[in-house]
Amino acid sequence: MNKEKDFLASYSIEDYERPSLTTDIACFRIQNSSEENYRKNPKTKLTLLLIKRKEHPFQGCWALPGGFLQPGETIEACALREIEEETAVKPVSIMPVAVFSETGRDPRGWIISNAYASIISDENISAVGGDDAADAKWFEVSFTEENEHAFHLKLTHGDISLCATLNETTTSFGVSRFEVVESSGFAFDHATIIATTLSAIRSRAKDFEYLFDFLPEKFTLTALQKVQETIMNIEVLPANFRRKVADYVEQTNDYTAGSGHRPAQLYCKRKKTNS
Amino acid sequence: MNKEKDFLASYSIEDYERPSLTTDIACFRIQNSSEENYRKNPKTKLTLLLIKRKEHPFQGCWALPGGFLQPGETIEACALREIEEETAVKPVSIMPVAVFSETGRDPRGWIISNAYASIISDENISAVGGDDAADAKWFEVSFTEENEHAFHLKLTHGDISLCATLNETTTSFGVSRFEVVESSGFAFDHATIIATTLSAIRSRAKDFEYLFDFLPEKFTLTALQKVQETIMNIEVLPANFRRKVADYVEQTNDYTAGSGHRPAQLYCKRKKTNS
DNA sequence: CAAATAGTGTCTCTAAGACAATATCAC
DNA sequence: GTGATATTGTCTTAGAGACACTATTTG
Repeated sequence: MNKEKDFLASYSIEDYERPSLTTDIACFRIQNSSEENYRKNPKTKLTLLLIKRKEHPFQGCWALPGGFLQPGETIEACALREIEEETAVKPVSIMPVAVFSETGRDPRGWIISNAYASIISDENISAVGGDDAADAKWFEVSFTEENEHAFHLKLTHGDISLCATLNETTTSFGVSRFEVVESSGFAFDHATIIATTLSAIRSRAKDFEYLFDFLPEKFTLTALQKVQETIMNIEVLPANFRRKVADYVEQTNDYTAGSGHRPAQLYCKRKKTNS
Repeated sequence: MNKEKDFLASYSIEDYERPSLTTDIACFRIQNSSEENYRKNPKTKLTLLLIKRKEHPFQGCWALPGGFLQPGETIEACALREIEEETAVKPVSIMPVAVFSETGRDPRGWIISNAYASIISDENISAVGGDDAADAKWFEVSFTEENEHAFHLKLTHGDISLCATLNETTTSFGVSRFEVVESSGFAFDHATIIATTLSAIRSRAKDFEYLFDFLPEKFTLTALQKVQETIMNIEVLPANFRRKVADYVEQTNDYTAGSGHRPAQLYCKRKKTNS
């Protein structure tokens, strides 16, 4: 037993080259557009939180919030800390997407990024802070397959527009990987990371379990439906959607009010799946 | 533009503390048991490849193959290199599962592990090398839910038996995380990593796309079915299984032979999903 | 009442499960 | 022929999609 102690005492981790580790968080938001008619439910659009880089490298470019892992914290804690520090947004939960470790992806050196995705809805963003950070903006997301394996990513916020053309290289285990054909305005390989996270959340938003992780505790079934529709870019009939989620949710005694139409009952995630 | 160059020239990555990065690979095998009756198809069992540690720490304990990331290689390349170096097994593909970054998980210091899972079937293992590595052994896997969130992991190879009791702490996005209640014989936190990879492959083996990634190019539908059944620990009727996979596979002109019963047609993965 | 969304009922069609029946090989 | 698996066909049932209909609120 002492031999192991001796070994550890003489072991020097500095003898080996080590990379730096960062997290990058693609935080998507189901954003309500303001509606002209007071009694209509707002239209929703998918937006992504980016920050304008104040420092080199890629000064002035737009990047995903994120930063270096600090000693004593887990990767997940680092991701949550960084997004809150940089944007004042506090996601309910984050989903691991992929690790980006290609050499040359960061001009500063050997830096490996753990990419996470998150989705928050307008219902809870007001409670946790919104556009407080000076250079953090929500960009409207458009990500479409132009033709076989060729995708176009467009992020817009007012006059600012970021574009990228990407090729889908591999799809393994539900997550596609991309390579940039051309891009403008993105820092590092963040166009690739954004495309990958979009692919990941789209392939997983079919599963209700995943959707709940991004919603506040109580929600209307219509809100839940909008989240899925906005992410997947599809439309489903409310009657069928309700039937499908019925086993995953539980009624609460609360209702919405003052919406100019029939109030909606609030639901919460069912604790145990009834078998 | 020169300002960025200047910045990079003065930037020293050594100013920040960095972790060491490793990969650990849980390589599962659909192993054919030898069958008494020559014309019966072999029974299959799920086994996991472990190596006995020759060095400190955890000398003599059983560990997942894996090792340190080297400069210039991606995490995936590192995982593939390590498993081949240590066990002479060459998986067709590997699936990222999770990153383990809890402090104290490795007594040598700040070491973060990227866990990967792979599945290979006996049909192609003979072609790529088997039990060549001296201390690499295939352990029969038993992983069962004893009661609510309490799991028991048992790995056996002949007289050797490794056990662990684990609690399921969180399930986010289809992958459960576990904490060890008690364990014996495992190096590091590898009992946790093994439980997590098992949970991940089980939740994903429902999707045929994922299964193909682990099979040789040509396979019988029965072999494909056995893979799913062995991983998921279920049984399905051949007739129904065939109908379900029909859209995912293409016939080839090859057949099995010499099996003591009707030959089976070989299939390959369909290149494009027909819509 | 009108406009809007919330929520229910029911019809159809497709996919999944159960099971019977046929095909083909090695001995 | 016998014993084994491969492969196909069909009946039944559960679930997804379409759509009509009722309920409830605010102005």
